[in-house]
Amino acid sequence: MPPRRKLLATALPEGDAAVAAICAVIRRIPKGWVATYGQVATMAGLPRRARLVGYVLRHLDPAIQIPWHRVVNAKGEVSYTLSRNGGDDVQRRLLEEEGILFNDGDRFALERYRWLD
DNA sequence: GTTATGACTTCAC
DNA sequence: CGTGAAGCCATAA
Repeated sequence: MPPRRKLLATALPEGDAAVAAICAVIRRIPKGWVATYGQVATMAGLPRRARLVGYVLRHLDPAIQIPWHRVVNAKGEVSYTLSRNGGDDVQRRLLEEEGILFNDGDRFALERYRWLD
């Protein structure tokens, strides 16, 4: 058995199978569509591990090209948290640029934009 | 070792 | 609709 490596390799996501699987799924989300954290986790072979997806996204190197903004929560909204320090507003703007319309409650019609494989 | 904290989800009220 | 609890699990302290 190889020694247990640290799960999150921010510089090289492919350094870890789980992180690589998550990134691979996210990269497949088409422009103008979204997927939930739980959906990404399941498609990456990690059912019930939505939190891990959020964790990976939070630690990802900003230089990595990946449509991270297409990952949203199950309520059909961008996950706003203080720790992102405005990064959530960037996510909303990117989604709007792809044609996703937000309503007054900072939400959008998830059923309409959800990516189904 | 323990406890707390999340870019989360689901189900029960 | 909202709230709370349980499940989830890597990290931080």
